[in-house]
Amino acid sequence: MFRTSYCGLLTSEHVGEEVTLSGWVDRRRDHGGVIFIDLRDREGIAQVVFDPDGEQYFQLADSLRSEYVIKVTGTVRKRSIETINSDMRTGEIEIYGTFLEVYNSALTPPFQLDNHVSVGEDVRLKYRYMDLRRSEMQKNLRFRSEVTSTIRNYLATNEFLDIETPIMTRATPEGARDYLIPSRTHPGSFFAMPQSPQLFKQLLMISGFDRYYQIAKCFRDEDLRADRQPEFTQIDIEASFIEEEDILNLSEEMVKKVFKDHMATNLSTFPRMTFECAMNKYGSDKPDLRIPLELVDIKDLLQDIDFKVFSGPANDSESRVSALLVPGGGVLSRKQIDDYTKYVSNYGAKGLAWIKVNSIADGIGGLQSPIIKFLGDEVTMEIMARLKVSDGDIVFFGADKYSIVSESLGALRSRLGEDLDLYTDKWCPLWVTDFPMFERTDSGDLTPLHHPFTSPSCDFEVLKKQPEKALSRAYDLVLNGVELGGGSIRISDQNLQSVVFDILGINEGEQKVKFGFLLDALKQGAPPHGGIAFGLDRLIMLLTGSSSIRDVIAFPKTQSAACLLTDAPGSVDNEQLTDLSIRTLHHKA
RNA sequence: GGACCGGUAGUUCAGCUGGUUAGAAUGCCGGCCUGUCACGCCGGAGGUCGCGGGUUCGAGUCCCGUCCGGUCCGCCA
Repeated sequence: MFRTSYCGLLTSEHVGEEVTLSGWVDRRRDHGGVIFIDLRDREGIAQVVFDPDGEQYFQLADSLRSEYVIKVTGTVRKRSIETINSDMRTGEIEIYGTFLEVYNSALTPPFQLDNHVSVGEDVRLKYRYMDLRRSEMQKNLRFRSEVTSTIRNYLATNEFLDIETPIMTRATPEGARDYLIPSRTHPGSFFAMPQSPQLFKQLLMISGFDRYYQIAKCFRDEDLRADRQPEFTQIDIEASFIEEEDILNLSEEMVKKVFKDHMATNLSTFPRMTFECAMNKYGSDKPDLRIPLELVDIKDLLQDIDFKVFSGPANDSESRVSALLVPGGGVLSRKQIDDYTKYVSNYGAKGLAWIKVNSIADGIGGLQSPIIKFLGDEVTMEIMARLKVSDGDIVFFGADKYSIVSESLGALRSRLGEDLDLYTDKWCPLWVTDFPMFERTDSGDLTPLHHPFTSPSCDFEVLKKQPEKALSRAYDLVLNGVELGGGSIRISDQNLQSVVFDILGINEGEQKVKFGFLLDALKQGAPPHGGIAFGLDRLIMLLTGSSSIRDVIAFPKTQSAACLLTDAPGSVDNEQLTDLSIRTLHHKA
């Protein structure tokens, strides 16, 4: 027998029982006459004691080292009061060892497994199986499993069917870059791995399954971030004969249930905000509402001012001028302001103007700023009045193209929130609605803000004549400034779908080749339908307080999309390439 | 594609303006220790300073290139 109990589950109720435990040596404390072994398994740690009365097992215990895999049999006994360890879940008891077997020795670990030492990402990933032994990673992955289970139960209870969709599918070059799989049986042709099950779930609606969900792996060959991996997991949901309200309610209840069951938190009704409002007030389509700062537009006060004051471009209709009031921000040093100036330059801002409020009662003399002399006293005081400044505040300004001001001040707002710890709440969910259908790229083309299967909320005429003005029936769920999920009511009309493709510059021939199967299907009795998808990794990251989704994924990739553990991607034999009709051979050594 | 930070002992880091034999903590190995729990005490081993080139009498340190890890911008329908 390997075990009668998990180490971490032993309590004073087991006192007097003989137990058998199997696990890893977490730590050995050899006191000469008595040896303590902290034995670790999935559920936690228990202290095993060996003393010389145990004869040969005492000798063996002396030879144990970190991470040896052993079996111990012994009697659970209560610790004397002065030796109780209240920091340990099993700290009231210990096991007096009467038998010891070593299943396997272990090399000295490549790094210490305690949480006291931070270890470099590369070392952790190379020895991921060791990293995963750490209690933090054990906790994260277990938590992920439990949340996933709650979500599956919730969706099953609401009559959603879990249906799998293909991993080997067709390339959809419109969206993210695809990971491709060469076909052996069709030389020169490729499968692609799905960026999401989007089209398949729509087809399932056309097939009449009515309610579908899947916890689906998705693949995108794009550059990585702390919250972006090339393969990631999506909670994918789609339903028929529903509208926005149904999806929003269902999703909101699901997230609330997760918070209730796993975070002991009752979230109240999620606020909603239009895309336009979010951009105007927060400079972001995923605002972090924990931060009580808002952008205030002041362009109307500056009609006669040359925007060079702010290092911005011309004062025209495309431009935006906004102020960000930071209560108590007067404490920021010149160096910190310089840092922020550099920070907003990442987002295209050419400078960062500011005014410190030393004593507003003293009027213009109570202000400190390099830009007042350009603004003029009167305009400056008008701005101060609109912002309702107080002593000790600082105001930052942005003046540039609408997108640059929004993005740079939006990013600055988040950064200040973090740096100055301005958070007013722990959890701030938000629905963002009424997204535009399209946006213009730098090259002047229209591209979908969401995806090309999103239903417009405007009528046909507006869509055709003023596509840039068209809004969509899309929605995003944002939590603490992180985009957690997004979805839409889809286009279920073949003609409308064709029009949207037209607007996107996909001509009839291309439509047929790339999306013919969808257009065909839409002609065969497509129900009104829509759905949503949540980033499971991001959700778990937020709930566990992790700073990267790597910490909630068992075997993640590095920023250059490599696996340091398996050394993937790697080269392959010529024979394999020949099978796939691939002749290019630029092998890395 | 771009910006920035980092790479020195198994691990985490220090190493100033270029100057003797590159240090600390921890881990590891050995010894001692019967109540510790990040045990303690004594001793020891452990280094291609990421790699390549350059400057210099002399480079961990300066310069160029390159690789790797990370954060961000672009990108991610």
